[in-house]
Amino acid sequence: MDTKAREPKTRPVRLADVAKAAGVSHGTASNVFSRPEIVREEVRERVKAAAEKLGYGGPDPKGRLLRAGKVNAIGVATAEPLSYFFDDPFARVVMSGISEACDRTGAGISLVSAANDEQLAWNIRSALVDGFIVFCLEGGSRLVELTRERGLPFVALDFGFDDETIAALGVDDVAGARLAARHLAGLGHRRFAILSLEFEEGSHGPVSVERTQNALYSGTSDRVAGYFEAIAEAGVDPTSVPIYETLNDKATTTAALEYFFAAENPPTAILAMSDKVALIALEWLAARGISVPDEVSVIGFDGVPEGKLSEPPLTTIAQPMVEMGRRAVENILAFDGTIRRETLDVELVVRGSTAAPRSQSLRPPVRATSS
Amino acid sequence: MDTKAREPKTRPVRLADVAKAAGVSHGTASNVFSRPEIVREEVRERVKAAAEKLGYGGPDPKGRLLRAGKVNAIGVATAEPLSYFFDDPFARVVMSGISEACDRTGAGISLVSAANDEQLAWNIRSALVDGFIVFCLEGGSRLVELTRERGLPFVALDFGFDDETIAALGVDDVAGARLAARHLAGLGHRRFAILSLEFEEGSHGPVSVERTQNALYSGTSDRVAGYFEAIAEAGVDPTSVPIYETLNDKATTTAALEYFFAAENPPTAILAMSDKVALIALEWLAARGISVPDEVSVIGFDGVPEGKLSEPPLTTIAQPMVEMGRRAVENILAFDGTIRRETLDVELVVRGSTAAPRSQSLRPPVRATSS
DNA sequence: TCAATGTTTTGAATCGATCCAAGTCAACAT
DNA sequence: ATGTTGACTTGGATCGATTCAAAACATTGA
Repeated sequence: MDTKAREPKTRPVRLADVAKAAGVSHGTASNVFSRPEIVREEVRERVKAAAEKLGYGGPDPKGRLLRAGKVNAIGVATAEPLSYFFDDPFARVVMSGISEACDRTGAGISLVSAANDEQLAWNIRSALVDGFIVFCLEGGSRLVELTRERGLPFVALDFGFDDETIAALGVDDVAGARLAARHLAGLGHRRFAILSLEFEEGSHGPVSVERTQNALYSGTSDRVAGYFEAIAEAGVDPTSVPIYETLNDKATTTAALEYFFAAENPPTAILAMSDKVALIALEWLAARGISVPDEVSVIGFDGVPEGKLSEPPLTTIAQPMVEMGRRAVENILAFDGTIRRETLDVELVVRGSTAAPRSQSLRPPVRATSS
Repeated sequence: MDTKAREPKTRPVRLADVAKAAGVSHGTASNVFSRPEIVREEVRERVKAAAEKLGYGGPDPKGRLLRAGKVNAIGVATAEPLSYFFDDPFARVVMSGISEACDRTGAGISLVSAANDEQLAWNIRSALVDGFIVFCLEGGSRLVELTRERGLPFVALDFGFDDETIAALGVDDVAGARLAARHLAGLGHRRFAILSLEFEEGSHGPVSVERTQNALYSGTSDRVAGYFEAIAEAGVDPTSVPIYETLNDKATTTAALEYFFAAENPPTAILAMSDKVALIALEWLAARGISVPDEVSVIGFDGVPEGKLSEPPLTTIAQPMVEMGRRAVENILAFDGTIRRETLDVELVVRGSTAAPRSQSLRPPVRATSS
């Protein structure tokens, strides 16, 4: 239980010590470790022996770093707690993509986050990385600002900022939302409800149409716009569609559903802006004995793996999460001073949570109306 | 698409440049950023203004690092690809614990891994961290060796090495396995089969009792020992229990099950050394139409979250994964030169995959035999 | 034997900060 | 006018390596 408790304090064996012990200059000693082939064998062995004897474990990266300038690691930052990276389904899949790209290029990953704001600032400022990938959720703008100050290449993931000077990587939210609503409309639905994400930091509850125009993150506004477009196409007045702002959590989503289903004409189709919210909705509906997709259809947004396992499996708009991670890494490693804003395509994944509304099968089809 | 493409090459604004521009020494400039309170306000403002003008984003951590010596990040290493941290259930839960502890202390996390062996060595050697937590799976001994060479504090997680000079954090495998087998024996089972992990790197197939004695990782041997102990207690000859070495994957586990169930007296109780293997077994049994727990009971080892969701939910020996992660971080941050080897307690979690064997309910109970 | 050539090794400069002992300066007391 | 004190500032040393031009040495050919 107490091995090697020698060496009163630190273990300050430097390359210089080894060099002295071996009777060579530090230049040569350095070469022994980083470019052994240019050192004469005899000398090489002598230095290695000296290193061995002194217990020198190879060049300290701290020193090398300063000289080389490159850390060979990319930072992934978020304002959520660190465990977000391992718990959140969306983050996990994106991280897989990031991992893959880093593995391929031999770069490491540094996770940066913090409990409080001050810590965050410090952590971002002092992270030893060559660039940042920023997960923009709540507090995103502050995080981006902090990151930008570092002056390192970085890309903001997922949520859109309109600022053109920020490199970003996201999906076409308008197109994705349109796809979702069209799918439902195509099945014959006419009574929609929207489970939205935040328009303002921390706010929740029913939302007026006006407020949807400029959300904190443009992605949220864009999704509303996409939904509306397709809803209008289907001949329904978008302003009649109830929208409820959730915090992407259980409590506010439950409140939203209670709000929707307390109405006179409850929706037959629910458009959720995240799979998480959609899955909560599925649970709530099951608990209420409302059958999905027979009585109500639900479509999510994101395409997290959990959606495959739900009962029924969730129809959703899948973001190319792995691809996003991969691209983000590539953008950073290949950064050339150019700000890139890439938009990736989303895909409609039809699973079991959407179907034609029951009314359809009871009454005669009303196809004609839908033009 | 092409903002700020100025500045032909790098952006080498150093603290010294700011100092010069502001007409103060670099010492003072440094103080402005790290201990602003000791600098006269007028000077402070002047320096800040100069920094602003030059586009200096605060002290570069690279420089600070070398001086300070502390990186304020702990490394988590594995020989698996990086995505292991985000995909593997066991790793993910442990990482949650690590995250929590790091969040609390403000430390960052650096993930270290690599596709090939050479890369791994390089990555471990050059990771900028204050210490390592090592996930010892395959190639564990090599990984530990590499890590040890760095001369930084580290703790090996999960799989036991007998080497007392290595700090390790694990569970009492003997006790856990005993608990598992006793549970099954207590339910009345007498025909067991063991789904084992590797005894040697990469080997698989039926295993003789002798070979179980000294596995690559002592944890594997210990689990066999624990199983045997409880099996013997139940009056069954342990040497008659079939053991099949799997690679903790689907192919070899399936082979194992086919082997077990091709026997004349197939087992009624399966002892799996990992939940992963146990879950694969559950699937295989369901596909074969063998009812769990009516015809066969299955018990896992680990306690991954997925076990709760399987059909039926998996009875298992739960390791305190979150606690392991937390402790590992604490051990590293509080490292004082003492090698600690901690053993945490496991817990039997009874869920739906184990029950009394069917023979019990058909024939008269044979309790008397069990002494 | 000398020049030319090729191979190793040396040692100073550098990377970007922090630390600290010594120095400056103004204000106040004697 | 001188001494004391306290508040800032300064500049050199340091952290641990890498790099590179120049020096040292070895080898070869004439």
